Amino acid sequence: MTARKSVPATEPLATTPERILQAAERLFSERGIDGVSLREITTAAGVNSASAHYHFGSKNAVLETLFSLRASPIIERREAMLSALQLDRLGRPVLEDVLMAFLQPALELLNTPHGATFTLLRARMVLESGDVKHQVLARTFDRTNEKTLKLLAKALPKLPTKDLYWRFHFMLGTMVYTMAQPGRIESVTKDKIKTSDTQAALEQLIRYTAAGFRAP
Amino acid sequence: MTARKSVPATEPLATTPERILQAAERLFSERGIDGVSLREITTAAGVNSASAHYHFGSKNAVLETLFSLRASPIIERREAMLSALQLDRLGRPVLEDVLMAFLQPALELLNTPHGATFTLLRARMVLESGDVKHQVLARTFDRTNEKTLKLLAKALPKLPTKDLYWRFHFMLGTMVYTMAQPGRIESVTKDKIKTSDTQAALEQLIRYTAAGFRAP
DNA sequence: GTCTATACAGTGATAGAC
DNA sequence: GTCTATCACTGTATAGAC
Repeated sequence: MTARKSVPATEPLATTPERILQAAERLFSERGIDGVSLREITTAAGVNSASAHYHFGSKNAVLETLFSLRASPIIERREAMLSALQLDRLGRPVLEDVLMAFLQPALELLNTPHGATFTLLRARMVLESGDVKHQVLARTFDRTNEKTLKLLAKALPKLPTKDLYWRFHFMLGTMVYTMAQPGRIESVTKDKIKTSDTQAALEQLIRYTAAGFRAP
Repeated sequence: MTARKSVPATEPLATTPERILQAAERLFSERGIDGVSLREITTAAGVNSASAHYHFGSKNAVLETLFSLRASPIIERREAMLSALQLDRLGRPVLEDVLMAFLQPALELLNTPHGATFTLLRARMVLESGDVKHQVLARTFDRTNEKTLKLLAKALPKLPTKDLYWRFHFMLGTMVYTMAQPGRIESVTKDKIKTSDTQAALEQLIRYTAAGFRAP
Protein backbone atom coordinates (compact mmCIF):
# COMPACT_ATOMS: atom_id res chain seq x y z
CA MET A 1 0.00 0.00 0.00
CA THR A 2 2.46 2.64 1.18
CA ALA A 3 5.90 3.23 -0.24
CA ARG A 4 8.03 0.17 0.33
CA LYS A 5 11.54 1.02 -0.75
CA SER A 6 12.17 4.51 0.57
CA VAL A 7 11.07 5.85 3.94
CA PRO A 8 10.96 2.70 6.08
CA ALA A 9 8.15 3.89 8.39
CA THR A 10 9.62 3.67 11.91
CA GLU A 11 11.57 0.45 12.09
CA PRO A 12 9.49 -2.73 11.97
CA LEU A 13 9.43 -2.62 8.19
CA ALA A 14 12.58 -4.01 6.67
CA THR A 15 13.58 -6.72 4.26
CA THR A 16 12.60 -10.22 5.21
CA PRO A 17 16.12 -11.46 5.99
CA GLU A 18 16.68 -8.45 8.22
CA ARG A 19 13.47 -9.02 10.11
CA ILE A 20 14.40 -12.64 10.64
CA LEU A 21 17.83 -11.71 11.99
CA GLN A 22 16.38 -9.06 14.29
CA ALA A 23 13.80 -11.44 15.69
CA ALA A 24 16.40 -14.17 16.10
CA GLU A 25 18.74 -11.88 17.98
CA ARG A 26 16.06 -10.69 20.34
CA LEU A 27 14.73 -14.16 21.11
CA PHE A 28 18.19 -15.69 21.53
CA SER A 29 19.17 -13.05 24.06
CA GLU A 30 16.00 -13.73 26.02
CA ARG A 31 15.96 -17.49 26.01
CA GLY A 32 19.24 -18.84 24.69
CA ILE A 33 19.93 -20.46 21.36
CA ASP A 34 18.53 -23.92 21.93
CA GLY A 35 15.43 -22.52 23.57
CA VAL A 36 14.18 -20.90 20.40
CA SER A 37 12.88 -22.63 17.31
CA LEU A 38 13.00 -21.34 13.78
CA ARG A 39 9.22 -21.24 13.72
CA GLU A 40 9.15 -18.93 16.74
CA ILE A 41 11.64 -16.68 15.04
CA THR A 42 9.77 -16.44 11.79
CA THR A 43 6.46 -15.96 13.61
CA ALA A 44 7.93 -13.12 15.67
CA ALA A 45 9.35 -11.65 12.49
CA GLY A 46 5.95 -11.87 10.85
CA VAL A 47 7.13 -13.99 7.96
CA ASN A 48 6.48 -17.50 6.81
CA SER A 49 8.55 -20.25 8.36
CA ALA A 50 9.85 -21.46 5.04
CA SER A 51 11.28 -18.08 4.12
CA ALA A 52 14.08 -18.54 6.63
CA HIS A 53 15.21 -21.55 4.66
CA TYR A 54 14.75 -19.74 1.40
CA HIS A 55 16.96 -16.84 2.45
CA PHE A 56 19.50 -18.62 4.63
CA GLY A 57 19.33 -22.32 3.90
CA SER A 58 19.18 -23.64 7.46
CA LYS A 59 18.88 -22.63 11.07
CA ASN A 60 22.62 -22.87 11.51
CA ALA A 61 23.14 -20.53 8.58
CA VAL A 62 20.94 -17.98 10.35
CA LEU A 63 23.19 -18.23 13.41
CA GLU A 64 26.32 -17.87 11.33
CA THR A 65 25.00 -14.87 9.45
CA LEU A 66 24.04 -13.16 12.68
CA PHE A 67 27.43 -13.95 14.15
CA SER A 68 29.33 -12.50 11.22
CA LEU A 69 27.09 -9.45 11.23
CA ARG A 70 27.81 -8.65 14.86
CA ALA A 71 31.47 -9.56 14.68
CA SER A 72 32.40 -7.02 12.05
CA PRO A 73 32.19 -3.95 14.34
CA ILE A 74 34.64 -5.62 16.70
CA ILE A 75 37.01 -6.35 13.87
CA GLU A 76 36.80 -2.84 12.49
CA ARG A 77 37.38 -1.25 15.87
CA ARG A 78 40.31 -3.55 16.54
CA GLU A 79 41.89 -2.72 13.22
CA ALA A 80 41.45 0.99 13.89
CA MET A 81 42.95 0.81 17.37
CA LEU A 82 45.82 -1.38 16.19
CA SER A 83 46.63 1.06 13.40
CA ALA A 84 46.59 3.99 15.80
CA LEU A 85 49.12 2.45 18.21
CA GLN A 86 51.99 4.63 19.28
CA LEU A 87 55.37 3.15 18.40
CA ASP A 88 58.78 3.94 19.83
CA ARG A 89 61.76 4.83 17.65
CA LEU A 90 62.38 1.12 17.02
CA GLY A 91 58.79 0.67 15.82
CA ARG A 92 57.78 -1.17 18.95
CA PRO A 93 54.38 -0.71 20.61
CA VAL A 94 53.77 -1.02 24.34
CA LEU A 95 52.42 -4.44 25.29
CA GLU A 96 49.54 -3.05 27.29
CA ASP A 97 48.45 -0.88 24.38
CA VAL A 98 48.28 -3.85 22.03
CA LEU A 99 46.26 -5.82 24.55
CA MET A 100 43.92 -2.89 25.03
CA ALA A 101 43.40 -2.55 21.28
CA PHE A 102 42.56 -6.23 21.06
CA LEU A 103 40.44 -6.69 24.17
CA GLN A 104 38.52 -3.46 24.54
CA PRO A 105 36.42 -3.73 21.37
CA ALA A 106 35.35 -7.22 22.42
CA LEU A 107 34.62 -6.54 26.07
CA GLU A 108 32.77 -3.32 25.39
CA LEU A 109 30.28 -5.25 23.31
CA LEU A 110 28.90 -6.63 26.54
CA ASN A 111 27.34 -3.25 27.24
CA THR A 112 25.50 -3.12 23.93
CA PRO A 113 22.10 -4.62 23.18
CA HIS A 114 23.72 -7.00 20.72
CA GLY A 115 26.33 -8.16 23.17
CA ALA A 116 24.53 -10.98 24.89
CA THR A 117 23.53 -12.79 21.74
CA PHE A 118 26.87 -12.34 20.08
CA THR A 119 28.65 -13.79 23.08
CA LEU A 120 26.34 -16.78 23.05
CA LEU A 121 26.97 -17.33 19.37
CA ARG A 122 30.69 -16.89 19.72
CA ALA A 123 30.97 -19.28 22.61
CA ARG A 124 29.04 -21.85 20.66
CA MET A 125 31.20 -21.42 17.57
CA VAL A 126 34.40 -21.62 19.57
CA LEU A 127 33.58 -24.49 21.85
CA GLU A 128 31.37 -26.72 19.80
CA SER A 129 33.19 -29.00 17.40
CA GLY A 130 32.42 -28.86 13.73
CA ASP A 131 34.48 -27.80 10.76
CA VAL A 132 31.90 -25.36 9.45
CA LYS A 133 31.86 -23.32 12.63
CA HIS A 134 35.63 -23.25 12.80
CA GLN A 135 35.75 -22.03 9.23
CA VAL A 136 33.38 -19.20 10.08
CA LEU A 137 35.61 -18.23 12.98
CA ALA A 138 38.72 -18.39 10.85
CA ARG A 139 37.21 -16.26 8.11
CA THR A 140 36.08 -13.74 10.71
CA PHE A 141 39.02 -13.40 13.03
CA ASP A 142 42.20 -14.87 11.54
CA ARG A 143 43.38 -11.75 9.73
CA THR A 144 43.11 -9.48 12.77
CA ASN A 145 44.61 -12.14 14.98
CA GLU A 146 47.66 -12.37 12.73
CA LYS A 147 48.05 -8.60 12.77
CA THR A 148 47.83 -8.61 16.57
CA LEU A 149 50.36 -11.42 16.84
CA LYS A 150 52.85 -9.44 14.77
CA LEU A 151 52.45 -6.43 17.02
CA LEU A 152 52.78 -8.57 20.13
CA ALA A 153 55.98 -10.02 18.72
CA LYS A 154 57.35 -6.50 18.28
CA ALA A 155 56.36 -5.57 21.81
CA LEU A 156 58.05 -8.72 23.11
CA PRO A 157 61.14 -9.09 20.92
CA LYS A 158 62.82 -11.60 23.20
CA LEU A 159 59.88 -14.00 23.52
CA PRO A 160 60.19 -17.20 21.44
CA THR A 161 57.47 -17.47 18.81
CA LYS A 162 56.16 -20.70 20.23
CA ASP A 163 55.61 -19.17 23.66
CA LEU A 164 53.97 -16.19 22.05
CA TYR A 165 51.43 -18.42 20.32
CA TRP A 166 50.64 -20.29 23.51
CA ARG A 167 50.11 -17.10 25.44
CA PHE A 168 47.94 -15.62 22.75
CA HIS A 169 45.85 -18.77 22.93
CA PHE A 170 45.57 -18.37 26.71
CA MET A 171 44.52 -14.77 26.31
CA LEU A 172 41.75 -15.78 23.92
CA GLY A 173 40.59 -18.21 26.58
CA THR A 174 40.31 -15.61 29.31
CA MET A 175 38.59 -13.23 26.94
CA VAL A 176 35.98 -15.65 25.66
CA TYR A 177 35.37 -17.08 29.12
CA THR A 178 35.02 -13.67 30.72
CA MET A 179 32.62 -12.51 28.04
CA ALA A 180 30.52 -15.62 28.42
CA GLN A 181 29.99 -14.70 32.07
CA PRO A 182 29.68 -18.23 33.34
CA GLY A 183 29.09 -16.96 36.87
CA ARG A 184 31.50 -19.42 38.42
CA ILE A 185 33.49 -16.92 40.44
CA GLU A 186 30.31 -15.21 41.55
CA SER A 187 29.17 -18.57 42.85
CA VAL A 188 32.35 -19.31 44.76
CA THR A 189 32.74 -15.85 46.21
CA LYS A 190 29.04 -15.25 46.88
CA ASP A 191 28.88 -12.31 44.49
CA LYS A 192 31.75 -10.44 46.10
CA ILE A 193 33.02 -9.65 42.63
CA LYS A 194 31.05 -9.22 39.43
CA THR A 195 32.65 -10.21 36.16
CA SER A 196 29.87 -8.29 34.42
CA ASP A 197 31.61 -5.06 35.49
CA THR A 198 33.18 -4.44 32.10
CA GLN A 199 35.51 -1.64 33.14
CA ALA A 200 36.95 -3.58 36.07
CA ALA A 201 37.17 -6.71 33.91
CA LEU A 202 39.16 -4.88 31.27
CA GLU A 203 41.64 -3.39 33.74
CA GLN A 204 42.14 -6.65 35.57
CA LEU A 205 42.37 -8.61 32.35
CA ILE A 206 45.07 -6.39 30.88
CA ARG A 207 47.19 -6.40 34.02
CA TYR A 208 46.93 -10.17 34.33
CA THR A 209 47.50 -10.89 30.65
CA ALA A 210 50.44 -8.50 30.34
CA ALA A 211 52.17 -10.25 33.22
CA GLY A 212 51.47 -13.61 31.60
CA PHE A 213 52.97 -12.48 28.30
CA ARG A 214 56.05 -11.19 30.12
CA ALA A 215 56.59 -14.42 32.05
CA PRO A 216 60.19 -15.70 31.80
CA MET B 1 18.74 -67.27 30.88
CA THR B 2 22.14 -67.06 32.55
CA ALA B 3 22.87 -65.56 35.95
CA ARG B 4 21.86 -61.94 35.96
CA LYS B 5 23.02 -60.39 39.20
CA SER B 6 26.46 -61.86 39.88
CA VAL B 7 29.17 -62.46 37.30
CA PRO B 8 28.47 -59.80 34.68
CA ALA B 9 29.70 -61.83 31.70
CA THR B 10 32.42 -59.71 30.08
CA GLU B 11 31.20 -56.15 30.12
CA PRO B 12 28.21 -55.46 27.90
CA LEU B 13 25.87 -56.64 30.62
CA ALA B 14 25.24 -54.00 33.24
CA THR B 15 22.32 -52.20 34.79
CA THR B 16 20.13 -50.27 32.40
CA PRO B 17 21.20 -46.79 33.59
CA GLU B 18 24.84 -47.76 33.23
CA ARG B 19 24.34 -49.05 29.73
CA ILE B 20 22.57 -45.84 28.77
CA LEU B 21 25.40 -43.72 30.16
CA GLN B 22 28.04 -45.81 28.40
CA ALA B 23 26.27 -45.58 25.07
CA ALA B 24 25.68 -41.85 25.52
CA GLU B 25 29.33 -41.20 26.27
CA ARG B 26 30.53 -43.15 23.26
CA LEU B 27 28.10 -41.53 20.84
CA PHE B 28 28.70 -38.01 22.16
CA SER B 29 32.44 -38.35 21.72
CA GLU B 30 31.89 -39.50 18.15
CA ARG B 31 29.29 -37.03 16.97
CA GLY B 32 28.86 -34.28 19.54
CA ILE B 33 25.99 -33.71 21.89
CA ASP B 34 23.41 -32.22 19.59
CA GLY B 35 24.12 -34.79 16.92
CA VAL B 36 22.83 -37.65 19.00
CA SER B 37 19.23 -38.33 19.93
CA LEU B 38 17.98 -40.16 22.98
CA ARG B 39 16.54 -42.82 20.72
CA GLU B 40 19.93 -43.51 19.19
CA ILE B 41 21.43 -43.78 22.63
CA THR B 42 18.84 -46.19 23.95
CA THR B 43 19.01 -48.23 20.76
CA ALA B 44 22.79 -48.49 21.01
CA ALA B 45 22.40 -49.42 24.67
CA GLY B 46 19.92 -52.11 23.74
CA VAL B 47 17.15 -50.73 25.93
CA ASN B 48 13.77 -49.19 25.29
CA SER B 49 13.66 -45.51 24.53
CA ALA B 50 11.26 -44.79 27.36
CA SER B 51 13.60 -46.30 29.95
CA ALA B 52 15.94 -43.33 29.68
CA HIS B 53 13.13 -41.10 30.85
CA TYR B 54 12.16 -43.56 33.52
CA HIS B 55 15.66 -43.73 34.98
CA PHE B 56 16.85 -40.18 34.42
CA GLY B 57 13.82 -38.01 33.75
CA SER B 58 15.05 -36.17 30.69
CA LYS B 59 17.82 -36.02 28.14
CA ASN B 60 19.40 -33.15 30.04
CA ALA B 61 19.44 -35.23 33.19
CA VAL B 62 21.40 -37.90 31.33
CA LEU B 63 23.97 -35.28 30.39
CA GLU B 64 24.20 -33.99 33.93
CA THR B 65 24.58 -37.44 35.40
CA LEU B 66 27.33 -38.28 32.96
CA PHE B 67 29.04 -34.99 33.72
CA SER B 68 29.01 -35.53 37.46
CA LEU B 69 30.20 -39.08 37.01
CA ARG B 70 33.25 -38.05 35.01
CA ALA B 71 33.98 -34.98 37.12
CA SER B 72 34.47 -36.83 40.36
CA PRO B 73 37.87 -38.33 39.48
CA ILE B 74 39.16 -34.83 38.75
CA ILE B 75 37.86 -33.58 42.06
CA GLU B 76 39.33 -36.48 43.99
CA ARG B 77 42.71 -36.13 42.36
CA ARG B 78 42.70 -32.41 42.99
CA GLU B 79 41.87 -32.88 46.64
CA ALA B 80 44.62 -35.43 46.98
CA MET B 81 47.23 -33.25 45.34
CA LEU B 82 46.14 -30.19 47.29
CA SER B 83 46.41 -32.11 50.56
CA ALA B 84 49.87 -33.35 49.67
CA LEU B 85 51.29 -29.89 49.00
CA GLN B 86 54.58 -29.07 50.67
CA LEU B 87 54.35 -26.04 52.95
CA ASP B 88 57.13 -23.81 54.24
CA ARG B 89 57.56 -23.03 57.96
CA LEU B 90 54.90 -20.32 57.65
CA GLY B 91 52.44 -22.83 56.19
CA ARG B 92 52.71 -21.36 52.72
CA PRO B 93 52.70 -23.48 49.57
CA VAL B 94 54.55 -22.57 46.37
CA LEU B 95 52.26 -20.93 43.83
CA GLU B 96 53.30 -23.21 41.01
CA ASP B 97 52.56 -26.27 43.14
CA VAL B 98 49.03 -25.12 43.83
CA LEU B 99 48.44 -24.42 40.15
CA MET B 100 49.81 -27.84 39.26
CA ALA B 101 47.52 -29.53 41.75
CA PHE B 102 44.55 -27.73 40.30
CA LEU B 103 45.31 -27.93 36.59
CA GLN B 104 46.99 -31.28 36.11
CA PRO B 105 44.00 -33.48 37.04
CA ALA B 106 41.86 -31.56 34.57
CA LEU B 107 44.27 -31.43 31.66
CA GLU B 108 45.32 -35.04 31.99
CA LEU B 109 41.75 -36.06 31.40
CA LEU B 110 42.23 -35.13 27.77
CA ASN B 111 44.36 -38.22 27.33
CA THR B 112 41.69 -40.56 28.63
CA PRO B 113 38.85 -42.10 26.64
CA HIS B 114 36.34 -40.16 28.72
CA GLY B 115 38.10 -36.86 28.17
CA ALA B 116 36.50 -35.71 24.96
CA THR B 117 32.94 -36.15 26.13
CA PHE B 118 33.57 -34.64 29.51
CA THR B 119 35.09 -31.55 27.97
CA LEU B 120 32.10 -31.19 25.67
CA LEU B 121 29.74 -31.49 28.60
CA ARG B 122 31.71 -29.11 30.75
CA ALA B 123 31.92 -26.46 28.06
CA ARG B 124 28.18 -26.69 27.60
CA MET B 125 27.48 -26.46 31.31
CA VAL B 126 29.77 -23.51 31.73
CA LEU B 127 28.73 -21.48 28.75
CA GLU B 128 25.08 -22.17 28.34
CA SER B 129 22.83 -20.12 30.52
CA GLY B 130 20.39 -21.86 32.81
CA ASP B 131 20.20 -22.08 36.55
CA VAL B 132 20.10 -25.85 36.61
CA LYS B 133 23.40 -26.23 34.83
CA HIS B 134 25.06 -23.65 37.01
CA GLN B 135 23.78 -25.47 40.07
CA VAL B 136 25.31 -28.69 38.82
CA LEU B 137 28.62 -26.92 38.34
CA ALA B 138 28.46 -25.33 41.76
CA ARG B 139 27.65 -28.61 43.46
CA THR B 140 30.51 -30.27 41.61
CA PHE B 141 33.34 -27.77 41.82
CA ASP B 142 32.67 -25.07 44.41
CA ARG B 143 34.16 -26.90 47.39
CA THR B 144 37.48 -27.67 45.69
CA ASN B 145 37.59 -24.20 44.20
CA GLU B 146 37.27 -22.65 47.65
CA LYS B 147 40.02 -24.88 48.98
CA THR B 148 42.25 -23.89 46.10
CA LEU B 149 41.50 -20.21 46.61
CA LYS B 150 42.57 -20.48 50.24
CA LEU B 151 45.85 -22.06 49.26
CA LEU B 152 46.43 -19.47 46.57
CA ALA B 153 45.83 -16.75 49.14
CA LYS B 154 48.50 -18.30 51.34
CA ALA B 155 50.92 -18.54 48.46
CA LEU B 156 50.25 -14.88 47.61
CA PRO B 157 49.88 -13.19 51.01
CA LYS B 158 50.22 -9.68 49.61
CA LEU B 159 47.63 -9.99 46.86
CA PRO B 160 44.27 -8.29 47.60
CA THR B 161 41.38 -10.73 47.75
CA LYS B 162 39.54 -9.04 44.93
CA ASP B 163 42.48 -9.41 42.58
CA LEU B 164 42.88 -13.02 43.63
CA TYR B 165 39.29 -13.77 42.63
CA TRP B 166 39.66 -12.09 39.29
CA ARG B 167 42.82 -14.01 38.51
CA PHE B 168 41.32 -17.29 39.56
CA HIS B 169 38.46 -16.55 37.19
CA PHE B 170 40.94 -15.87 34.39
CA MET B 171 42.74 -19.12 35.13
CA LEU B 172 39.48 -21.03 34.85
CA GLY B 173 39.00 -19.41 31.46
CA THR B 174 42.36 -20.52 30.10
CA MET B 175 41.83 -24.01 31.48
CA VAL B 176 38.34 -24.53 30.06
CA TYR B 177 39.29 -22.96 26.75
CA THR B 178 42.45 -25.00 26.40
CA MET B 179 40.63 -28.22 27.22
CA ALA B 180 37.93 -27.45 24.71
CA GLN B 181 40.60 -27.32 21.99
CA PRO B 182 38.87 -24.77 19.84
CA GLY B 183 41.67 -24.96 17.28
CA ARG B 184 41.91 -21.21 16.88
CA ILE B 185 45.64 -20.94 17.39
CA GLU B 186 46.22 -23.92 15.15
CA SER B 187 44.28 -22.07 12.47
CA VAL B 188 46.21 -18.83 12.82
CA THR B 189 49.64 -20.45 13.03
CA LYS B 190 48.96 -23.15 10.45
CA ASP B 191 49.43 -25.94 12.97
CA LYS B 192 52.84 -24.77 14.14
CA ILE B 193 51.75 -25.46 17.70
CA LYS B 194 49.29 -28.04 18.94
CA THR B 195 47.24 -27.28 22.00
CA SER B 196 46.36 -30.96 22.14
CA ASP B 197 49.89 -31.63 23.41
CA THR B 198 48.85 -31.99 27.03
CA GLN B 199 52.31 -31.95 28.54
CA ALA B 200 53.37 -28.80 26.73
CA ALA B 201 50.02 -27.20 27.48
CA LEU B 202 50.42 -27.87 31.19
CA GLU B 203 53.92 -26.45 31.36
CA GLN B 204 53.04 -23.36 29.36
CA LEU B 205 49.82 -22.86 31.27
CA ILE B 206 51.47 -22.96 34.65
CA ARG B 207 54.24 -20.56 33.68
CA TYR B 208 51.78 -18.12 32.16
CA THR B 209 49.25 -18.36 34.96
CA ALA B 210 51.84 -18.05 37.73
CA ALA B 211 53.11 -14.83 36.18
CA GLY B 212 49.55 -13.55 35.90
CA PHE B 213 48.88 -14.28 39.57
CA ARG B 214 52.09 -12.51 40.53
CA ALA B 215 51.28 -9.39 38.50
CA PRO B 216 51.69 -6.17 40.52
C1' DG C 1 12.66 -14.02 -7.32
C1' DT C 2 9.87 -14.03 -3.35
C1' DC C 3 6.55 -16.02 -0.57
C1' DT C 4 2.95 -19.51 1.04
C1' DA C 5 0.84 -23.80 2.25
C1' DT C 6 1.64 -28.27 3.18
C1' DA C 7 4.03 -32.48 4.13
C1' DC C 8 7.73 -35.32 6.07
C1' DA C 9 10.75 -37.84 9.14
C1' DG C 10 12.65 -37.51 13.54
C1' DT C 11 12.73 -35.37 18.30
C1' DG C 12 11.86 -35.37 23.65
C1' DA C 13 8.34 -36.51 26.49
C1' DT C 14 4.27 -39.00 28.63
C1' DA C 15 0.21 -41.93 29.79
C1' DG C 16 -1.29 -46.32 30.30
C1' DA C 17 -1.23 -51.37 29.20
C1' DC C 18 1.30 -55.51 30.37
C1' DG D 1 9.72 -51.93 35.91
C1' DT D 2 9.37 -52.28 31.20
C1' DC D 3 7.32 -51.50 26.70
C1' DT D 4 3.97 -49.67 23.21
C1' DA D 5 1.47 -46.02 21.42
C1' DT D 6 0.99 -41.49 20.91
C1' DC D 7 1.64 -36.52 21.70
C1' DA D 8 3.11 -31.82 20.23
C1' DC D 9 6.91 -29.98 18.11
C1' DT D 10 11.31 -29.61 15.61
C1' DG D 11 14.25 -28.60 11.20
C1' DT D 12 13.82 -29.28 6.53
C1' DA D 13 12.01 -29.91 1.72
C1' DT D 14 9.06 -28.98 -2.09
C1' DA D 15 5.19 -27.68 -5.10
C1' DG D 16 2.95 -23.95 -6.60
C1' DA D 17 0.88 -19.04 -6.07
C1' DC D 18 2.05 -14.20 -6.85
